[in-house]
Amino acid sequence: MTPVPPLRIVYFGTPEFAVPGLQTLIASRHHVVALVSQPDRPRGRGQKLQPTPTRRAAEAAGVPVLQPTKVKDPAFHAALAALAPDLGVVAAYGRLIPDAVLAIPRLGMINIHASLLPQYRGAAPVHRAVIDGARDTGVSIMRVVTELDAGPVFATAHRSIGADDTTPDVERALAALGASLALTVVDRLAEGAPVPIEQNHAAATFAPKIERHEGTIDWTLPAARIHDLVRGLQPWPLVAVRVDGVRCLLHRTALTGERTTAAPGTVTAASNGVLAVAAGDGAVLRVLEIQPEGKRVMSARDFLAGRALAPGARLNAPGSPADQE
RNA sequence: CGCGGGGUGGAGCAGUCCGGUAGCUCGUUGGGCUCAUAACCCAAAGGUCGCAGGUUCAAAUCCUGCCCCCGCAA
Repeated sequence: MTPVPPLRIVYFGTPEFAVPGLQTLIASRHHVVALVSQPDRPRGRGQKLQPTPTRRAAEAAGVPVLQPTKVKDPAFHAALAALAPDLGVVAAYGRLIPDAVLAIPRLGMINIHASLLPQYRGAAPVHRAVIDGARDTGVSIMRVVTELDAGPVFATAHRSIGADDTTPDVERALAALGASLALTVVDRLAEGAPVPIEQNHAAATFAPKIERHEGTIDWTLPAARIHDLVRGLQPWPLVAVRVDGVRCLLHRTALTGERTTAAPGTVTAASNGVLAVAAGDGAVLRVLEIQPEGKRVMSARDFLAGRALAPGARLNAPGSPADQE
């Protein structure tokens, strides 16, 4: 029998989500000839320059790394072409890939996308799915075409979203799922020419990137919506609230069966480790983990110790008129 | 040198400006009460006050340097 030759792959990806796919392909019989990542960016406090997660993984495996400032740079295209890649694999690269680059690999490029296309095309599919309270999501492996996330699909895999799952929880699971699914698609591409299925474009929905202001809390929303926001806006920007004038980030909340007639944003319990707040629909939302500005994440119990917070207190959105300086 | 907050028994905080016995809310341990309890009462243990140096009769507190954590901004 004639062994199917391994493919020369260039991998486009930047954040943590792209790491499992990269590592899976590196460990496979195929050859990852280069990683293309966004440039290192200053991250965290003090603006320290940090290597991107994929770059770290690539270097650990001895895979060359390209970090073009401009994806349209002809010098970058030349460098890519010189690698004579058979296939490009994209996972959360962070930039639209121009046609000139798509044309370089012999077999074109495929993408690992964290949703069940055509739903949630775009930058923040997992965040949007969790914020929307979706119960089911998945990953899609599709061909990269000019239009964003609109290429025909080779394969999908489902993953449920638990009632308390956060975006990073789901993202981790999907990254792992997507990695193995991508490998099977790569193998099929190596063996022949699998026929992908065209998306139903009329049913497409979009998942725009998350913006900071989305973390501003609105206590008049139903408790379930706030809970979904707290789960979804992780690990950034998180839902923020002002307690006694101190900006605090809500890291984990829980829905309760309790009802209250208190006005939205009113503390209904603040003792024995229980911090509960009235939401807009009369349901009570419990705060399990909270982080005051300048402090670590702490449990509601710890938060309440050493702080005079009693039922009846009102929690405001940061910068709300009630407590602006 | 981007802006800002912080490091005090196991946890969360006060005390620092105006040096002079280390305090609060919890937790832990023992005892009590109770049909019972995460409730209540009594008692106890537990701290190099981030590190190093300096000033002082005396430093958690003032001065200098360093380490670490966090929010914002990117």
